[in-house]
This record gives sequence, C-alpha cells and structure tokens, in this order.
Amino acid sequence: MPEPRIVFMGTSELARTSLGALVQSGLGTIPAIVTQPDRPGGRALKPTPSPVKQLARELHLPVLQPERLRHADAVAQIAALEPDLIIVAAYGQILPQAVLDLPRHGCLNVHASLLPKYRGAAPIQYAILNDESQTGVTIMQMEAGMDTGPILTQRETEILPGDDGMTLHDRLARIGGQLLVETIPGYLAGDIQPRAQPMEGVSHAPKIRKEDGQIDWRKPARSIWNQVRAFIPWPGAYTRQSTSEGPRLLKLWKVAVEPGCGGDPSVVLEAGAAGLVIACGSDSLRVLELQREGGRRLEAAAFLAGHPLRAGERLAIS
RNA sequence: CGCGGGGUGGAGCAGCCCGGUAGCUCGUCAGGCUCAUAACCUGAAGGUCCUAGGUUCAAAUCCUAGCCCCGCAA
Repeated sequence: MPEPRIVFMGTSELARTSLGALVQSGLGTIPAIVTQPDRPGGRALKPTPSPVKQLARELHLPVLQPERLRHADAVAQIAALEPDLIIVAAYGQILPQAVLDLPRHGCLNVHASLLPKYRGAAPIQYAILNDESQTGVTIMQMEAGMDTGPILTQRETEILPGDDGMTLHDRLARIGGQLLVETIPGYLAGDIQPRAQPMEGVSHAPKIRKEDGQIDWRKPARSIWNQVRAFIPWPGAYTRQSTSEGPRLLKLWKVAVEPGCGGDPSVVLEAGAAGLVIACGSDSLRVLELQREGGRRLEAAAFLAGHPLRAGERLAIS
C-alpha cells in the first residue's frame, strides 16, 4: 500500500501539537496544510500567522489559507492535493460537505473532550468551569454536524486542582497528538469500528467571549476559582477596583478557596502579606497573584505594597 | 501609523502638569521591647531616577530620538 496522502487542517496551538506528532510519526506524506488566514494580532495588530502555519513553514510544508472554505475554488484547491485522509484539529471553520467527501478515507477530528460532552469551540475551558474531575481527547470521524461524528478512540485525563486552562490545554494537546498517530493506522486498516455518539450526555462548549471573564462575586467561591483557572491565559477572570483615577481592571491569576465568609460579596476581608481575601456568595477567595491593567502580574503582597487596597473596601460586584 | 498605561535603592509605588534637599509601603541589616509573632519601637545600609542627545544657572521633572515591559484589542 502506497503512503497515504494526509492533508492537515488546523489553526491553534493544540492543532500545532497534533501536526507535530503527525509529521514525526511518518504515517504518510503531507502534501499541504490548511489553516486560517493571518489575523491581526499582537500589540501592533499586525497580521500574524497561526501556530500551525509557523510550524508548517519550519517544516517547509506548503500552506493553504482560504478565507472561506465554502467557496468552490477553495474546495478545488484542496481537491487538487488528492488527499486520502484529512486530519482536522481546531481549524476554526466548518468543513462543507464537499470537503468532507473528498478523501477516500474521510476526515478525522481531534477534539479536546470526551464526546459527546462539550461539543464546540472551548471544551477545555468548559471542563474546568463546570468542575469536572476528568476530561480527555476524542478522535472521531467528521460529519456535517458540529462535533457529532462517530467516535474512533478516546483517552481520559484527570483534572487536578493545580490545573488551569493552559496546563490542561498542553496536556490534552500532547495526548491528542499521541492518540491521533496511534489511531490512524488501525483506522486505515479497518481495524477500528467507529461508534456513534450516544444521544445521552450531549453538552456544548460555545466559544468564550471576553465578557465571560467578568467575575460576579455573588457566585460561590469555588465557581470563581474554576473561572479563574479555566480562563488562563485568555480572557482571564477580572474584576474592577474604583480608585481616585477611576475604575481599574484587576485580573486574578492565582486564587484559592477559603472556607467561610465574613461579609457581603465583593468586600475585601483581609489585605496583608498572606494575600487578599474577598467575600463571595458562599465562602471566600484568597487572591495570591493578580495584575492591574497596564501592570505586570504580581504576588498579592507586592501588589499591596504599592496599590492602596484595604480591608473593608468593596470591589465591583460584577 | 489601532487605543492606552509604565520603566525612580532588592520588591511594589509616589514625585513629573507648576524644573531647585530622593519620598512612601515592604524587604534586608543592626539594636530594643515582648512568654510570643508575617507584631511593635529605634537606627542603618542600599539609587547611573531605562538610554542618547537637547533646553536651562539648575532636569527624575521640559523637548527630541531610541530601547524595553504591560493592559485593551485579537
């Protein structure tokens, strides 16, 4: 059997890891990769190539960046690559049926959840946000619906108290890459039976918006703790402090749940060397690291040395 | 030319508009007090005020250029 021609489609950091694993595995030839067009990014808002494109350039792989995959010429471009298999990981566009139908072996997707849980764009964040004790990666066959296709393989991992969006992302990316290269040979040989996703247990993880980072102090401390962890590194969980110069954004980077609550939600209960304790809807939150807008990320004690914030003060409640 | 904040002893900040003695909180060191302390009191050390020019009798402060950090935005 000749080497299969595998086209890789992906955009994010997670996809980059999968591409790396795929290339290293030598499971096939990669005639090209497809990724989102360069988007404005960075402080200068200059068009920035996606992580996948950056890796592809290092590997001297041809790069396709169609603006809209639905357009006939985009489909034609991909068809011209004559793919036997397409691998998709966090690409960022819905694949039209015309593309799904191209490869003889169909399209496989690397998804960072245990499907059918957390279909959609932000499965990693939602797993933490919803206080899950474990999550994982699914390799599945793609169909027209969003993350609805038959499952080939899955692998779990625990969500540890020390995990945040970044650490969990990195771990799932590694697992995903591994599982992908382990799955492909069996799949191509027909040894793996695709299993339809169960109807039960379906949930969705829609794209995260900036506003989702806004802290509502009326919520239980544990929820806010999860929010802080889930949204690292973006958008972060933030609140506001009113100062003589107006409201200032405070992004919380590291917090811990403190049992008991000695005040109304959003009230600062304690401000000292051991951090900042803030009352929540139930229990309270000890802030260990935070960052003021324009400033760098600081330990609470260092922050307090230069920024007036006293016990009894009230933060923006939501 | 996307918008904005910032670079001041080891840490975090004030001072800058309105040029003229280097300030605050914390840390460090020494001493004191206390049964005791991330407690309190006293004292000390420690700074090219990002860099290079310019204006001025005099620049952390005003002007010009550059380097670096960060928030928004994605």
